[in-house]
Amino acid sequence: MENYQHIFPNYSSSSSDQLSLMNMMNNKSHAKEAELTQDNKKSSGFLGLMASMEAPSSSGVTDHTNSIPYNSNDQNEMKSGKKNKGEKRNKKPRYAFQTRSQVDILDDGYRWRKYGQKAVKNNRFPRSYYRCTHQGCNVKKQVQRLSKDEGVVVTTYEGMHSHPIEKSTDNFEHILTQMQIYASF
DNA sequence: CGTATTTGACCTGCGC
DNA sequence: GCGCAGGTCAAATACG
Repeated sequence: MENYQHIFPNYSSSSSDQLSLMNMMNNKSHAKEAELTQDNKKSSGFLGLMASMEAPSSSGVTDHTNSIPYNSNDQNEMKSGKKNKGEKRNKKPRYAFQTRSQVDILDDGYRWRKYGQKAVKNNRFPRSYYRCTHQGCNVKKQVQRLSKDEGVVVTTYEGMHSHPIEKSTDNFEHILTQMQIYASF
């Protein structure tokens, strides 16, 4: 299962991808796809991006400055205690990418450890749960394939990395940087 | 042998 | 209250 590799490399040839990402955030389902897919073979091509960040129900002065919006100590607690009972916590910002890809594993340069897989309703394909293996980094992501058309993979990121990227996967790093910028709105 | 993945069990929120 | 669906844990297993 390692026949994935150049998913993003050829995608990076469009020098204005960061701009495209911005546009997608404001108005997805734009013509960006054409611009990106014109030079892709079948590997990749962004279809859309949706960011859902809800402010925690506390005061308006939330913590979406630049740091990790949801943190980190609940994870430890469930180790010692049990699971964190009834913690809905606040809603963490999540960012969903829709990518046209034949493989589920979209290597964004970080190292992920898979910690779960569940079948989702109305979807023939399972959803995979990954967590960033970096110490202290609680970023999660889940990868899901649409049953509507199996060529589309939805990758949902949760949280932000507070450490440098491990691999230099072209400039997808820049996109993530853009995500962080927009996350601090 | 250390690290990553698999997979069933378990937990929680939500709708009925 | 019950059942379902989604999310996570952790032991077993696979893999380098």
